[in-house]
Amino acid sequence: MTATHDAVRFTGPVLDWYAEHARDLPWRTPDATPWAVLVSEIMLQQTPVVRVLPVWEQWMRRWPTPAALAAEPSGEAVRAWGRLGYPRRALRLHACAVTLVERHDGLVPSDHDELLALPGIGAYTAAAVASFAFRQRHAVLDTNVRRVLARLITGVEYPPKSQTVAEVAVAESLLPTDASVAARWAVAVMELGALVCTARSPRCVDCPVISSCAWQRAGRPAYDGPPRRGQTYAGTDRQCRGRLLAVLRQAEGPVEKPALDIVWSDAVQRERALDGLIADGLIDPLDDGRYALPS
DNA sequence: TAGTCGTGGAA
DNA sequence: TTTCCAAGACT
Repeated sequence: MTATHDAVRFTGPVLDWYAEHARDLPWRTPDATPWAVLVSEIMLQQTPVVRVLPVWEQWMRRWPTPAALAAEPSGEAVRAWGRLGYPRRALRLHACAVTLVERHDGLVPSDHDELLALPGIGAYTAAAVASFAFRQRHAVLDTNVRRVLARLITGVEYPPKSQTVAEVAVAESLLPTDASVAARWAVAVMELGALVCTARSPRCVDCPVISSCAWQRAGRPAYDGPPRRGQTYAGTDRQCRGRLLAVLRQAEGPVEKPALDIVWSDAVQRERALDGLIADGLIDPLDDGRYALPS
């Protein structure tokens, strides 16, 4: 079975499926700017679409260009981030806007390597922006695509814990030759993973490539590897950080220390978390002893 | 490279 | 109720 043969079996049906079932997301409209696409990709990292939508709408209305965001304090970005989670992304997105203004004439570059060099943009997001915003030919490997390919090609329920060179090779072997078609394939196979080939209970009955699926052919064997996660959240530094930063987000201006102390009882852990937030640049300790979002 | 970093909804 | 996990990046 050659890669080329796989490609023609998978890409056609998935592209047809996407044409009919794609969600109507605002960052996919023809008039979506590269900046709009970039903002969406940062927000969507580890975050469900439904939660991103309202924040993205507000964000783009307020900061329609990198220059608009770069002109404001980073704390405003952190505040507007709301409860999306992983607020360091807001900081990096602001830093990204500053870099775009200072070194890219306020524009999102189309070059993959230049994208990769920007704050908050890693392998996935660089490929995604180059593909979705500039219609280039890149292997766009996110958690959805990795899962789809694991099932379709490898015949296992879930991909490895961390991305392998083999996965990249498979993804690249499936890329259509034409850049515009490849870009459409990238978003289509991702959408298939998000809507049909889901992690929990895949809707194989609705799958356009079920007849070519190695996992299906093998009888849909259950994942037998080591536990893929073990992140208890309650009582962690992460939860503590979230509580502390929420106080600052909701406050009009700087807050006194007791306002922070009240949201977490363990003083040792609370101070450690606060120090971490300050080190990350998410909170500014003021000279008068109060705390504020960064300026 | 393994750990860290939020949040909330669905199973 | 607990567990899982949702378009990762960074160190």
